[in-house]
Amino acid sequence: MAKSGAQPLKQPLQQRSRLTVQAILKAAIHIFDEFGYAAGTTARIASRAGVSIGSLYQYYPNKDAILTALAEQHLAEGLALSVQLLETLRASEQSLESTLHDIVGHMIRLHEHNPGLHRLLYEEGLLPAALRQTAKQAEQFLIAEVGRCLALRSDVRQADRQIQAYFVVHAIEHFTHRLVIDQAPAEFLQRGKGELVDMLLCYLQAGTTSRST
Amino acid sequence: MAKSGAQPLKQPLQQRSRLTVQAILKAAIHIFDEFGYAAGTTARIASRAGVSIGSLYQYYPNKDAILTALAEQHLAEGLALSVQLLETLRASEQSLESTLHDIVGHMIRLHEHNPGLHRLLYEEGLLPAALRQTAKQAEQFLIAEVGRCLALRSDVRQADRQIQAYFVVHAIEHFTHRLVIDQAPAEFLQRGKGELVDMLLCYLQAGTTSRST
DNA sequence: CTATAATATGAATAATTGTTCACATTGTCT
DNA sequence: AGACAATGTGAACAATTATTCATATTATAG
Repeated sequence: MAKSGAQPLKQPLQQRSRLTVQAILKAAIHIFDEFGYAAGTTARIASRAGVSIGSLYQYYPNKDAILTALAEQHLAEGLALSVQLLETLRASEQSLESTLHDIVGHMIRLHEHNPGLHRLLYEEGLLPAALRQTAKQAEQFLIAEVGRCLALRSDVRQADRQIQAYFVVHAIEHFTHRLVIDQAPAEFLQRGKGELVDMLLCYLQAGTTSRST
Repeated sequence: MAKSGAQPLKQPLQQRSRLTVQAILKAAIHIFDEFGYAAGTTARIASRAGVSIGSLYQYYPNKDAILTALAEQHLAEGLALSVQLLETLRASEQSLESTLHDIVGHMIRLHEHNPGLHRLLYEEGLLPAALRQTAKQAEQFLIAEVGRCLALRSDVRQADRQIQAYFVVHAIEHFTHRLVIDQAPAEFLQRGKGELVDMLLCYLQAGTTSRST
């Protein structure tokens, strides 16, 4: 893994080729989502996209580059969403509970399409080191920001902001993924959503408990 | 993926061959841990085990079977540990806090060796469907039992036991993995351990919060 | 000690799949 | 229309790696 060239080799200039690239990416999403990375062959992707295998290699130097492109796309979306959600967390107008509800709702919406692909991107060690590092930096930035937001709110208990934010971010990330991946009935998903909010509320608002080491 | 035959083809009868099988499994643990599944080739495994590739195929019909054997082994260990820990949760002699500390500590210990392999087993979709189902059943059993234990304890707030146990089990599973995988400095791991316990305590003991849907 | 079964070997084979490239088609510009 | 560039094609190629099997070695039994 982790070869190189994340960007399309040849820049598509005409409308025709732009459609081809789009079709390839869209097909790749579905193929990787359904078959995973190893079994999601370039032949299958090209076939589903309705283009020849040669066309695929005209725009992506290798299979990795396709996954990388998808990862970059998802990372950008995630980051944009995070920035937006940070705003709602920073502003203390809404109650913490309803803010958390919003956040959890948005995160679930982000992942409920193509959960298989997202599992790939997050969990399997497939991304090139550079991108993994970028993602990690983005996460650290997010955690730091969340920590700052929490510090500002009067309805959040005093605590070590760094670790508090680490737990909040990871709990949201994990359980939203989990609830989507588990493919539980919609009713369970609803309850799980509420329970996640409750858990976070407890964690953020409860009086500080003892700490033995 | 998900071919068949999880068990060694030929039963090793002599001491010699039993050692060979052991060596293969032990090598496979390290190789998969270090290289992942795709790059963890049978040749590498055999080489590290100090046996020929032919010997490997004498006891395992294919590569999948080796991973499956490791997964079964880990599943059994995990189940045994879970049963043991359920006892400490059921008995109300210890405080909830110190019980959770024990549980978290044991879970971390279970995963701190070969975290790469465990990530494979849990996260990548590599296991045959049958084994995945077994694992899921084991998890559901565990959740049900945890729910029962929580219901018995007077120091745990009233709630929907099913979903409460779901969150507890997954939170423990996820964060212990996370803390190990993130390879954070030992000091962060220590703090994270304590924080996880605190979070669970908040969640299990806080007065019921509102529930909007 | 010999015969027979168990085990070990690793070069050869089979299968899969990523990738290339010589050629065909389509678009654009004058 | 003609010319040149952009794009599309897919059979052929290359590389990797799982798997087999004929043969050699080692253990056990009679």
